Amino acid sequence: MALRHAVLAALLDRDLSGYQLTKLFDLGVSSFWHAASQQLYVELAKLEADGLLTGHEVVQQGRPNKRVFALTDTGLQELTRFTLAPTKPTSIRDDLLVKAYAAHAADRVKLAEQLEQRATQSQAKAEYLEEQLAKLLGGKSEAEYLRTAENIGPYLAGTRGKMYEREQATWCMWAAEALRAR
Amino acid sequence: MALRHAVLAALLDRDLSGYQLTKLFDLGVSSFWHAASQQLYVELAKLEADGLLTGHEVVQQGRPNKRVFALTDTGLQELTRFTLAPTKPTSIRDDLLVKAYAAHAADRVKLAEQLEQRATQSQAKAEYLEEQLAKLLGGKSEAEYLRTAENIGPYLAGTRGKMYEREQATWCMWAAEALRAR
DNA sequence: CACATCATGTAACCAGTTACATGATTGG
DNA sequence: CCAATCATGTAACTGGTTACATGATGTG
Repeated sequence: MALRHAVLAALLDRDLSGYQLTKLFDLGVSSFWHAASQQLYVELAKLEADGLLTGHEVVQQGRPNKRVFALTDTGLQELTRFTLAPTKPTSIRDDLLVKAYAAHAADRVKLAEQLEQRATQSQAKAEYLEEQLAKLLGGKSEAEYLRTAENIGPYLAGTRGKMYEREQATWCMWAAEALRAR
Repeated sequence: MALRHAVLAALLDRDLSGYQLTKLFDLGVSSFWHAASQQLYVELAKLEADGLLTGHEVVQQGRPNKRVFALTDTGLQELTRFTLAPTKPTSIRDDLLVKAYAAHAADRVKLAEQLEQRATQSQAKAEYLEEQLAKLLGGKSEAEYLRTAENIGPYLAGTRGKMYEREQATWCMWAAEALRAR
Protein backbone atom coordinates (compact mmCIF):
# COMPACT_ATOMS: atom_id res chain seq x y z
CA MET A 1 0.00 0.00 0.00
CA ALA A 2 1.46 3.18 -1.18
CA LEU A 3 -0.96 6.03 -1.76
CA ARG A 4 -2.34 5.15 1.64
CA HIS A 5 0.53 6.68 3.56
CA ALA A 6 0.84 9.65 1.26
CA VAL A 7 -2.79 10.51 2.01
CA LEU A 8 -2.30 10.07 5.74
CA ALA A 9 0.79 12.27 5.57
CA ALA A 10 -1.10 14.96 3.67
CA LEU A 11 -3.77 15.02 6.38
CA LEU A 12 -1.24 15.25 9.17
CA ASP A 13 -1.68 18.89 10.02
CA ARG A 14 -4.81 19.89 8.19
CA ASP A 15 -8.07 18.26 7.17
CA LEU A 16 -8.77 18.07 3.45
CA SER A 17 -11.52 16.98 1.08
CA GLY A 18 -11.04 14.60 -1.83
CA TYR A 19 -11.00 17.53 -4.19
CA GLN A 20 -8.36 19.38 -2.21
CA LEU A 21 -6.24 16.25 -2.10
CA THR A 22 -6.69 15.91 -5.84
CA LYS A 23 -5.10 19.29 -6.34
CA LEU A 24 -2.31 18.46 -3.94
CA PHE A 25 -1.54 15.17 -5.67
CA ASP A 26 -2.00 16.49 -9.16
CA LEU A 27 0.90 16.28 -11.56
CA GLY A 28 2.51 19.67 -11.91
CA VAL A 29 1.80 20.35 -8.27
CA SER A 30 2.80 17.37 -6.20
CA SER A 31 6.29 17.40 -4.84
CA PHE A 32 6.09 14.17 -2.93
CA TRP A 33 3.51 11.93 -4.55
CA HIS A 34 1.18 11.84 -7.50
CA ALA A 35 -2.33 10.44 -7.80
CA ALA A 36 -5.40 11.02 -9.94
CA SER A 37 -8.71 12.00 -8.34
CA GLN A 38 -10.34 8.64 -9.14
CA GLN A 39 -7.69 6.83 -7.19
CA LEU A 40 -7.98 9.23 -4.30
CA TYR A 41 -11.72 8.82 -3.79
CA VAL A 42 -11.31 5.06 -3.79
CA GLU A 43 -8.45 5.26 -1.32
CA LEU A 44 -10.30 7.68 0.95
CA ALA A 45 -13.26 5.30 1.08
CA LYS A 46 -10.95 2.44 2.05
CA LEU A 47 -9.13 4.48 4.65
CA GLU A 48 -12.43 5.52 6.19
CA ALA A 49 -13.69 1.93 6.16
CA ASP A 50 -10.46 0.88 7.89
CA GLY A 51 -10.98 3.53 10.54
CA LEU A 52 -7.84 5.50 9.72
CA LEU A 53 -9.83 8.55 8.66
CA THR A 54 -13.17 10.09 9.45
CA GLY A 55 -15.12 12.14 6.93
CA HIS A 56 -17.38 15.06 7.80
CA GLU A 57 -19.82 16.74 5.46
CA VAL A 58 -19.10 20.46 5.22
CA VAL A 59 -21.93 22.64 3.96
CA GLN A 60 -20.64 25.47 1.81
CA GLN A 61 -22.41 28.43 0.35
CA GLY A 62 -21.51 29.40 -3.19
CA ARG A 63 -20.23 25.95 -4.10
CA PRO A 64 -21.18 22.28 -3.77
CA ASN A 65 -20.80 20.75 -0.35
CA LYS A 66 -17.75 18.66 0.36
CA ARG A 67 -16.61 15.87 2.66
CA VAL A 68 -13.56 16.75 4.67
CA PHE A 69 -11.38 13.98 6.05
CA ALA A 70 -9.43 13.95 9.29
CA LEU A 71 -6.87 11.53 10.68
CA THR A 72 -8.09 9.32 13.51
CA ASP A 73 -5.79 8.20 16.32
CA THR A 74 -5.46 4.87 14.57
CA GLY A 75 -4.56 6.70 11.37
CA LEU A 76 -1.86 8.68 13.10
CA GLN A 77 -0.48 5.52 14.69
CA GLU A 78 -0.41 3.83 11.30
CA LEU A 79 1.49 6.77 9.84
CA THR A 80 4.01 6.68 12.66
CA ARG A 81 4.43 2.95 12.19
CA PHE A 82 5.06 3.54 8.48
CA THR A 83 7.80 6.08 9.16
CA LEU A 84 9.63 3.45 11.21
CA ALA A 85 9.24 0.57 8.75
CA PRO A 86 12.17 -0.09 6.42
CA THR A 87 11.63 0.76 2.76
CA LYS A 88 13.71 0.02 -0.31
CA PRO A 89 15.17 2.67 -2.53
CA THR A 90 13.27 3.24 -5.75
CA SER A 91 14.96 4.38 -8.92
CA ILE A 92 13.78 6.85 -11.53
CA ARG A 93 11.18 5.41 -13.86
CA ASP A 94 10.76 7.84 -16.66
CA ASP A 95 10.04 7.22 -20.33
CA LEU A 96 12.30 10.10 -21.24
CA LEU A 97 15.28 8.25 -19.82
CA VAL A 98 14.45 5.19 -21.92
CA LYS A 99 14.25 7.42 -24.97
CA ALA A 100 17.63 8.90 -24.16
CA TYR A 101 19.07 5.42 -23.78
CA ALA A 102 17.61 4.56 -27.17
CA ALA A 103 19.06 7.70 -28.75
CA HIS A 104 20.73 5.64 -31.45
CA ALA A 105 17.30 4.54 -32.74
CA ALA A 106 15.82 8.05 -32.59
CA ASP A 107 15.74 11.12 -34.75
CA ARG A 108 18.31 13.26 -32.94
CA VAL A 109 16.59 16.59 -33.54
CA LYS A 110 13.15 15.35 -32.53
CA LEU A 111 14.55 13.78 -29.38
CA ALA A 112 16.37 17.00 -28.57
CA GLU A 113 13.10 18.88 -28.98
CA GLN A 114 11.37 16.59 -26.53
CA LEU A 115 14.18 17.05 -24.03
CA GLU A 116 13.98 20.81 -24.36
CA GLN A 117 10.24 20.75 -23.91
CA ARG A 118 10.64 18.71 -20.76
CA ALA A 119 13.31 21.07 -19.53
CA THR A 120 10.81 23.92 -19.78
CA GLN A 121 8.15 21.98 -17.89
CA SER A 122 10.57 20.97 -15.15
CA GLN A 123 11.84 24.49 -14.83
CA ALA A 124 8.27 25.76 -14.39
CA LYS A 125 7.55 23.12 -11.78
CA ALA A 126 10.75 23.95 -9.93
CA GLU A 127 9.76 27.60 -9.84
CA TYR A 128 6.31 26.77 -8.56
CA LEU A 129 7.78 24.62 -5.81
CA GLU A 130 10.25 27.34 -4.95
CA GLU A 131 7.34 29.75 -4.44
CA GLN A 132 5.59 27.25 -2.19
CA LEU A 133 8.75 26.84 -0.15
CA ALA A 134 9.16 30.60 0.15
CA LYS A 135 5.59 30.80 1.45
CA LEU A 136 6.36 28.16 4.07
CA LEU A 137 9.41 30.13 5.20
CA GLY A 138 7.21 33.19 5.67
CA GLY A 139 10.15 35.59 5.66
CA LYS A 140 12.38 33.54 7.92
CA SER A 141 15.73 32.18 6.81
CA GLU A 142 15.84 28.48 6.04
CA ALA A 143 18.08 27.73 9.02
CA GLU A 144 15.74 29.65 11.33
CA TYR A 145 12.68 27.91 9.87
CA LEU A 146 14.17 24.44 10.18
CA ARG A 147 14.96 25.08 13.83
CA THR A 148 11.69 26.66 14.87
CA ALA A 149 8.82 25.53 12.63
CA GLU A 150 6.24 23.19 14.09
CA ASN A 151 6.33 20.69 11.20
CA ILE A 152 9.21 20.83 8.76
CA GLY A 153 8.07 17.76 6.80
CA PRO A 154 6.47 19.59 3.87
CA TYR A 155 9.52 21.82 3.58
CA LEU A 156 11.89 18.86 3.49
CA ALA A 157 9.83 16.99 0.89
CA GLY A 158 9.17 20.12 -1.16
CA THR A 159 12.88 20.84 -1.29
CA ARG A 160 13.56 17.39 -2.73
CA GLY A 161 10.91 18.01 -5.38
CA LYS A 162 12.44 21.34 -6.27
CA MET A 163 15.93 19.85 -6.53
CA TYR A 164 14.64 17.03 -8.69
CA GLU A 165 12.91 19.32 -11.16
CA ARG A 166 15.83 21.70 -11.38
CA GLU A 167 18.22 18.86 -12.03
CA GLN A 168 15.91 17.28 -14.54
CA ALA A 169 15.86 20.56 -16.45
CA THR A 170 19.65 20.82 -16.34
CA TRP A 171 20.13 17.29 -17.60
CA CYS A 172 17.52 17.69 -20.35
CA MET A 173 19.26 20.79 -21.70
CA TRP A 174 22.66 19.10 -21.52
CA ALA A 175 21.44 15.97 -23.31
CA ALA A 176 19.58 17.98 -25.94
CA GLU A 177 22.71 19.99 -26.60
CA ALA A 178 24.79 16.81 -26.95
CA LEU A 179 22.32 15.44 -29.49
CA ARG A 180 22.08 18.66 -31.47
CA ALA A 181 25.85 19.03 -31.69
CA ARG A 182 26.25 15.88 -33.80
CA MET B 1 3.51 -0.67 -21.99
CA ALA B 2 6.56 0.36 -20.19
CA LEU B 3 9.19 -2.31 -19.63
CA ARG B 4 8.69 -3.19 -23.28
CA HIS B 5 10.59 -0.20 -24.58
CA ALA B 6 13.25 -0.38 -21.92
CA VAL B 7 14.02 -3.94 -23.04
CA LEU B 8 14.09 -2.97 -26.70
CA ALA B 9 16.42 -0.07 -25.84
CA ALA B 10 18.74 -2.36 -23.89
CA LEU B 11 19.02 -4.67 -26.88
CA LEU B 12 19.75 -1.83 -29.27
CA ASP B 13 23.43 -2.40 -29.71
CA ARG B 14 24.03 -5.79 -28.22
CA ASP B 15 22.10 -9.04 -27.85
CA LEU B 16 21.40 -10.19 -24.31
CA SER B 17 19.87 -13.13 -22.47
CA GLY B 18 17.14 -12.85 -19.85
CA TYR B 19 19.73 -13.32 -17.16
CA GLN B 20 21.98 -10.58 -18.51
CA LEU B 21 18.98 -8.26 -18.74
CA THR B 22 18.13 -9.14 -15.15
CA LYS B 23 21.49 -7.86 -14.02
CA LEU B 24 21.14 -4.73 -16.12
CA PHE B 25 17.68 -3.97 -14.73
CA ASP B 26 18.48 -4.98 -11.20
CA LEU B 27 18.10 -2.41 -8.45
CA GLY B 28 21.48 -1.10 -7.46
CA VAL B 29 22.61 -1.35 -11.04
CA SER B 30 19.99 0.11 -13.33
CA SER B 31 20.40 3.73 -14.21
CA PHE B 32 17.43 3.99 -16.52
CA TRP B 33 14.87 1.38 -15.56
CA HIS B 34 14.27 -1.29 -12.97
CA ALA B 35 12.68 -4.71 -13.33
CA ALA B 36 12.82 -8.06 -11.57
CA SER B 37 13.82 -11.18 -13.46
CA GLN B 38 10.31 -12.68 -13.31
CA GLN B 39 8.90 -9.68 -15.08
CA LEU B 40 11.65 -9.76 -17.68
CA TYR B 41 11.13 -13.37 -18.73
CA VAL B 42 7.42 -12.71 -19.15
CA GLU B 43 8.09 -9.59 -21.17
CA LEU B 44 10.69 -11.30 -23.35
CA ALA B 45 8.20 -14.06 -24.17
CA LYS B 46 5.62 -11.45 -25.15
CA LEU B 47 8.07 -9.47 -27.23
CA GLU B 48 9.14 -12.60 -29.05
CA ALA B 49 5.51 -13.62 -29.64
CA ASP B 50 4.87 -10.13 -31.03
CA GLY B 51 7.80 -10.49 -33.40
CA LEU B 52 9.82 -7.62 -31.92
CA LEU B 53 12.60 -9.93 -30.74
CA THR B 54 14.05 -13.27 -31.79
CA GLY B 55 15.64 -15.65 -29.32
CA HIS B 56 18.54 -17.96 -30.10
CA GLU B 57 19.82 -20.77 -27.92
CA VAL B 58 23.48 -20.34 -27.15
CA VAL B 59 25.35 -23.43 -26.00
CA GLN B 60 27.92 -22.62 -23.35
CA GLN B 61 30.57 -24.74 -21.78
CA GLY B 62 31.11 -24.40 -18.05
CA ARG B 63 27.64 -22.98 -17.42
CA PRO B 64 24.02 -23.64 -18.31
CA ASN B 65 22.97 -22.73 -21.83
CA LYS B 66 21.12 -19.49 -22.40
CA ARG B 67 18.72 -17.90 -24.84
CA VAL B 68 20.01 -14.68 -26.31
CA PHE B 69 17.54 -12.17 -27.72
CA ALA B 70 18.04 -9.84 -30.64
CA LEU B 71 15.95 -6.95 -31.98
CA THR B 72 14.09 -7.66 -35.19
CA ASP B 73 13.46 -4.95 -37.80
CA THR B 74 9.94 -4.61 -36.44
CA GLY B 75 11.39 -4.26 -32.95
CA LEU B 76 13.71 -1.51 -34.06
CA GLN B 77 10.85 0.27 -35.82
CA GLU B 78 8.74 0.03 -32.67
CA LEU B 79 11.56 1.53 -30.63
CA THR B 80 11.97 4.38 -33.07
CA ARG B 81 8.23 4.99 -33.01
CA PHE B 82 8.38 5.11 -29.22
CA THR B 83 11.12 7.73 -29.22
CA LEU B 84 8.89 9.99 -31.30
CA ALA B 85 5.68 9.49 -29.32
CA PRO B 86 4.87 12.13 -26.71
CA THR B 87 5.19 11.09 -23.07
CA LYS B 88 4.15 12.82 -19.88
CA PRO B 89 6.56 13.79 -17.17
CA THR B 90 6.59 11.48 -14.17
CA SER B 91 7.37 12.67 -10.67
CA ILE B 92 9.41 11.00 -7.97
CA ARG B 93 7.55 8.21 -6.22
CA ASP B 94 9.56 7.28 -3.21
CA ASP B 95 8.42 6.17 0.23
CA LEU B 96 11.26 8.09 1.79
CA LEU B 97 9.78 11.34 0.55
CA VAL B 98 6.44 10.46 2.12
CA LYS B 99 8.22 9.73 5.37
CA ALA B 100 9.96 13.08 5.21
CA TYR B 101 6.63 14.79 4.59
CA ALA B 102 5.26 12.97 7.62
CA ALA B 103 8.25 14.00 9.76
CA HIS B 104 5.92 15.44 12.37
CA ALA B 105 4.49 11.97 13.05
CA ALA B 106 7.90 10.30 13.14
CA ASP B 107 10.66 9.71 15.63
CA ARG B 108 13.14 12.35 14.47
CA VAL B 109 16.27 10.36 15.25
CA LYS B 110 15.01 7.16 13.64
CA LEU B 111 13.94 9.04 10.54
CA ALA B 112 17.34 10.72 10.39
CA GLU B 113 18.97 7.31 10.59
CA GLN B 114 16.94 6.05 7.66
CA LEU B 115 17.87 9.11 5.66
CA GLU B 116 21.55 8.63 6.42
CA GLN B 117 21.35 4.98 5.46
CA ARG B 118 19.77 5.90 2.17
CA ALA B 119 22.41 8.55 1.61
CA THR B 120 25.07 5.85 1.87
CA GLN B 121 23.27 3.59 -0.59
CA SER B 122 22.75 6.39 -3.07
CA GLN B 123 26.36 7.44 -2.78
CA ALA B 124 27.49 3.90 -3.54
CA LYS B 125 25.17 3.68 -6.52
CA ALA B 126 26.40 7.02 -7.80
CA GLU B 127 29.98 5.82 -7.57
CA TYR B 128 29.16 2.61 -9.38
CA LEU B 129 27.48 4.56 -12.17
CA GLU B 130 30.42 6.92 -12.34
CA GLU B 131 32.73 3.96 -12.93
CA GLN B 132 30.47 2.67 -15.68
CA LEU B 133 30.48 6.07 -17.32
CA ALA B 134 34.28 6.26 -17.11
CA LYS B 135 34.46 2.88 -18.84
CA LEU B 136 32.22 4.13 -21.62
CA LEU B 137 34.46 7.16 -22.09
CA GLY B 138 37.44 4.85 -22.45
CA GLY B 139 39.99 7.57 -21.78
CA LYS B 140 38.37 10.22 -23.96
CA SER B 141 37.07 13.49 -22.58
CA GLU B 142 33.31 13.77 -22.26
CA ALA B 143 33.08 16.40 -24.98
CA GLU B 144 35.15 14.24 -27.33
CA TYR B 145 33.07 11.16 -26.53
CA LEU B 146 29.75 12.91 -27.07
CA ARG B 147 30.92 14.13 -30.46
CA THR B 148 32.45 10.90 -31.73
CA ALA B 149 30.88 7.85 -30.06
CA GLU B 150 28.60 5.64 -32.13
CA ASN B 151 25.78 5.52 -29.58
CA ILE B 152 25.74 8.07 -26.79
CA GLY B 153 22.37 6.90 -25.39
CA PRO B 154 23.71 4.83 -22.50
CA TYR B 155 26.06 7.65 -21.51
CA LEU B 156 23.22 10.19 -21.49
CA ALA B 157 20.93 7.95 -19.44
CA GLY B 158 23.71 6.83 -17.11
CA THR B 159 24.60 10.42 -16.40
CA ARG B 160 21.04 11.16 -15.33
CA GLY B 161 21.16 8.18 -13.00
CA LYS B 162 24.42 9.34 -11.50
CA MET B 163 23.08 12.86 -10.97
CA TYR B 164 19.94 11.50 -9.37
CA GLU B 165 21.78 9.32 -6.89
CA ARG B 166 24.27 12.04 -5.97
CA GLU B 167 21.49 14.50 -5.38
CA GLN B 168 19.46 11.99 -3.42
CA ALA B 169 22.45 11.49 -1.12
CA THR B 170 22.92 15.24 -0.71
CA TRP B 171 19.27 15.78 0.15
CA CYS B 172 19.18 12.84 2.56
CA MET B 173 22.15 14.19 4.50
CA TRP B 174 20.68 17.69 4.57
CA ALA B 175 17.27 16.46 5.76
CA ALA B 176 18.81 14.15 8.37
CA GLU B 177 20.88 17.04 9.69
CA ALA B 178 17.80 19.26 9.91
CA LEU B 179 15.98 16.58 11.89
CA ARG B 180 18.88 15.89 14.22
CA ALA B 181 19.39 19.57 14.98
CA ARG B 182 16.02 19.93 16.68
C1' DC C 1 -27.35 29.39 -21.27
C1' DA C 2 -22.78 27.82 -21.96
C1' DC C 3 -18.43 27.19 -19.81
C1' DA C 4 -15.32 26.79 -15.94
C1' DT C 5 -14.65 25.11 -11.59
C1' DC C 6 -15.97 22.47 -7.62
C1' DA C 7 -17.09 17.97 -6.21
C1' DT C 8 -17.46 12.79 -6.20
C1' DG C 9 -17.58 8.58 -7.84
C1' DT C 10 -17.58 3.26 -10.80
C1' DA C 11 -15.44 -0.22 -13.69
C1' DA C 12 -12.19 -2.34 -16.76
C1' DC C 13 -7.64 -2.82 -17.62
C1' DC C 14 -2.57 -2.84 -17.34
C1' DA C 15 1.94 -2.87 -15.15
C1' DG C 16 4.68 -4.23 -11.47
C1' DT C 17 5.53 -6.91 -7.03
C1' DT C 18 5.69 -10.97 -4.27
C1' DA C 19 5.66 -15.69 -3.61
C1' DC C 20 6.72 -19.93 -5.41
C1' DA C 21 9.44 -23.25 -8.42
C1' DT C 22 13.11 -25.69 -10.89
C1' DG C 23 17.40 -27.05 -12.72
C1' DA C 24 22.64 -26.71 -14.51
C1' DT C 25 27.42 -26.03 -13.32
C1' DT C 26 31.55 -24.74 -10.76
C1' DG C 27 34.46 -24.08 -6.78
C1' DG C 28 35.55 -24.74 -2.05
C1' DC D 1 28.13 -32.23 -0.78
C1' DC D 2 27.03 -27.52 -0.02
C1' DA D 3 26.90 -22.84 -1.38
C1' DA D 4 27.19 -19.58 -5.06
C1' DT D 5 26.16 -18.26 -9.45
C1' DC D 6 23.99 -18.99 -13.83
C1' DA D 7 19.68 -19.66 -15.94
C1' DT D 8 14.51 -19.65 -16.65
C1' DG D 9 10.09 -19.64 -15.58
C1' DT D 10 4.42 -19.63 -13.35
C1' DA D 11 0.66 -17.64 -10.59
C1' DA D 12 -1.66 -14.68 -7.43
C1' DC D 13 -2.06 -10.22 -6.00
C1' DT D 14 -1.68 -5.12 -5.54
C1' DG D 15 -1.40 -0.66 -7.04
C1' DG D 16 -2.07 2.65 -10.62
C1' DT D 17 -4.05 4.27 -15.18
C1' DT D 18 -7.68 5.02 -18.42
C1' DA D 19 -12.27 5.41 -19.68
C1' DC D 20 -16.65 6.56 -18.32
C1' DA D 21 -20.20 9.14 -15.44
C1' DT D 22 -22.80 12.60 -12.85
C1' DG D 23 -24.20 16.71 -10.67
C1' DA D 24 -23.80 21.56 -8.10
C1' DT D 25 -22.72 26.39 -8.43
C1' DG D 26 -21.00 30.86 -10.11
C1' DT D 27 -19.26 33.88 -14.00
C1' DG D 28 -19.49 35.96 -18.46
